[in-house]
Amino acid sequence: MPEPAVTLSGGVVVSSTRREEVSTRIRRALLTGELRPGQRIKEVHLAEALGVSRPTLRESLQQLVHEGALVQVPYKGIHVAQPTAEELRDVAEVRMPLETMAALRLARDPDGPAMDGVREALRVHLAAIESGDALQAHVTHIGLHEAIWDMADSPTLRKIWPLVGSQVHIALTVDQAVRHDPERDAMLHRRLVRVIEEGDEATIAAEVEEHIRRSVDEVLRRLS
Amino acid sequence: MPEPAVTLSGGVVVSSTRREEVSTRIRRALLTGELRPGQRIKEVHLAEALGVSRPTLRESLQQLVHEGALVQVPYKGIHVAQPTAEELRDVAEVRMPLETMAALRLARDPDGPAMDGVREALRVHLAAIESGDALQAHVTHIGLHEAIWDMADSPTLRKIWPLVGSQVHIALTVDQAVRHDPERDAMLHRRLVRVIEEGDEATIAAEVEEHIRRSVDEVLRRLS
DNA sequence: ATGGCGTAGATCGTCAGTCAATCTGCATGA
DNA sequence: TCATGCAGATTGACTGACGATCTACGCCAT
Repeated sequence: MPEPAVTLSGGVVVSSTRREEVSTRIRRALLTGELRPGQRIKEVHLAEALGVSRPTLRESLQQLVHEGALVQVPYKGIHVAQPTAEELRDVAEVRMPLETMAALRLARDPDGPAMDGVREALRVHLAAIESGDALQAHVTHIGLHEAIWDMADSPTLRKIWPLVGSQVHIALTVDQAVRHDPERDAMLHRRLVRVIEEGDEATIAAEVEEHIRRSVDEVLRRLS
Repeated sequence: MPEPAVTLSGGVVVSSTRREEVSTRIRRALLTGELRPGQRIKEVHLAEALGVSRPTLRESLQQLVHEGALVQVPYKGIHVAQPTAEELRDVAEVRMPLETMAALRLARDPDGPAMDGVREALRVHLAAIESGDALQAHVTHIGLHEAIWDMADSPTLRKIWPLVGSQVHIALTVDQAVRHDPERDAMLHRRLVRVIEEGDEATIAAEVEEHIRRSVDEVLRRLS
């Protein structure tokens, strides 16, 4: 009789294995800021908090380490990643061609279920902005970009997303607290989706690149 | 008193943790064909063969599963990945812009240590071809492409490489047995490196894309 | 007083043994 | 013949423990 699943933050997760469940909960904790960049993670502590054994927790952590969300130094411990400005630029550079590819794939069927998924993610994000909940806006912002990668229906892009997404998320976490211009954020993402819908390849590529460049530039400015 | 490290294939691996050691050994076993596409992996068996406990082995497997080299189905088991034609095409599509990016970065300093590394990898590959050892030629072929990704000095590309490289490797494993034209293989890779050295961006992009396209096409033809 | 060094505590890495959950294959009966 | 159910095999997960390694504190020599 498993007791009801309880996350670090109180939500519920369904998954066929505990390991996946734990990974999901930790990812969520990262998203909500319950685990902050640079924060040290102690195995026994976290295992207890999550109600799993250390071996199981370690399998989960292994996965997140591999995604780059966590950093592991043998015998020293695990801490939440804290990318340098250089690393953020690097991620952005790789992200551009891939997110462009995803957008171009989506544009091939602007009325299909894939774009519906993206539009839905946009709608949710706009609603979150509207509500004034900065945390929710952050989560749905990542969610929109994830949807673009996910709905492009490429297994390889799906596997790469966590590597990129975790860094994007951490980068934006810094930004989140001082989130200054929700209107502009809403406008930019509406435009991004509209450009994809319209389907002109060159315009899409330019828009995606510009979107990413602008985003990383803002974060880097705030970091310095 | 740890006894001397013995791989599945008899080599020696140095690493600060057993987990990394085991991951490396399994990767090597995949490269050498000791573990073949589709093959089932039994935990107790493999743990015993590698001389580690099940939890430690499971942490290693977790990592390889995440890289896509292995596939895990809850309660059914783990087997070596066996990508479909569709998946191979998908990997190739993602691989193109990234390997192009890596090549372009290398081209910025054609006389630097990075390109030295690539040239060295090419030299090793050519030697392997010369020697007539098909297995070694396969390993060094992957090694050359890995060098291109690695020497580009992008942490993000380095993190993505295993995801792509494992699929490339598996795809070429199919090919390996019937490796038919070593001369052509040598010529193509010599040319690839030369084009990077010469540094014309458009030519590099075209050459890398052509190289990848040709490679995946050949594999797919042989698959059908 | 200050700086290098060694020891103690904390934490991680790893192991062995055990039990529960789930899948697979075979035998059984309608 | 086909569905059903049981038994063996394998994975998923836990407990408890021990050695390996890092970190911090206190001690000693200068």
